[in-house]
Amino acid sequence: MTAKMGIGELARRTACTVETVRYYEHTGLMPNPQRTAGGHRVYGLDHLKRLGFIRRARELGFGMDQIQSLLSMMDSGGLSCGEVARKTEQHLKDVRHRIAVLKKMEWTLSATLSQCHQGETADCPIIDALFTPDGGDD
Amino acid sequence: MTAKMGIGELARRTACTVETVRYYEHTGLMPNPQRTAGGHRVYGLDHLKRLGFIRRARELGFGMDQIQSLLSMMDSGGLSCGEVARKTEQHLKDVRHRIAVLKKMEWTLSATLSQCHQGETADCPIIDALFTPDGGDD
DNA sequence: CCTTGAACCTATAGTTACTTCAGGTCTTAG
DNA sequence: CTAAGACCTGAAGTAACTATAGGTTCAAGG
Repeated sequence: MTAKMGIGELARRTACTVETVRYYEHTGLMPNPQRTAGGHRVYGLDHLKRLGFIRRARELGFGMDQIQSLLSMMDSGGLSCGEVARKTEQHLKDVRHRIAVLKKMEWTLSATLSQCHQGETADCPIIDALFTPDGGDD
Repeated sequence: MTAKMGIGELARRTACTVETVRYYEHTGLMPNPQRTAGGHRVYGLDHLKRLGFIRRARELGFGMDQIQSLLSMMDSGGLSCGEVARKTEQHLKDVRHRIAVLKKMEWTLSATLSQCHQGETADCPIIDALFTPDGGDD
């Protein structure tokens, strides 16, 4: 059966570590599970789904606070699609901003690299670039 | 004159906070500066240049350990341009990888959003997507 | 029943690159 | 001389985990 499982199996089936599962419990993202007489955690399919949700949201770059608020909405039953969409839109904006910053980095790094003869001299255009304030007219 | 300054001016001229300057000193990126009789830090132009280097490298996404190794090379005088170029290339690869991951996020987020009618129903395609394992044929 | 080894437990510290805080000291202009 | 503002130290907090130490439980085999 796939109904009841320990933390190890849960972790394997969601591709995360047992430490991460315990961490999510600690932070409140995951509920306190049942325990065996000896204190081992016991999980069911609902936990599997919830953890799957968390992992996929994390992969999409949602922060734990954002995930927490999505989960709270779902837990309270008062789930409005519009609200979820607004959070997603905001997150998409963040992601796009991060892409823009990284692209600027990429451009600068590759432009600098292309100027480099990679010799053994001390005259390095990369170092020069890092030592030179941009613009110069501030 | 611009020759001697306190930590506040140094921070202002490198667009970072005084706390960050002290932090860099703590971690060894910045050297221990001279002090006034009362214990206040005193900086010169060399510090200004070094901190400028650090900040620009950070803006390009270099980690503090990478910056540390660039600075050590420079400090020891044995600066080989080829080595700097290799570090930069490696870093550029990291940056490109991060861009690729974020672009995939962006694509998924915007595709999901476009399916959303943003109504007040409980039937939300975003939530559905997050609850559904990808592929399905794992 | 007993042993053994894997899986599990808790609690704490470490990671990155800082920021924030508490509670005091120094400097300088008036 | 005083008061504001810049500065000082050391410790704790942030995000999202990871790692470590040292002990307990579980399940299978003998």
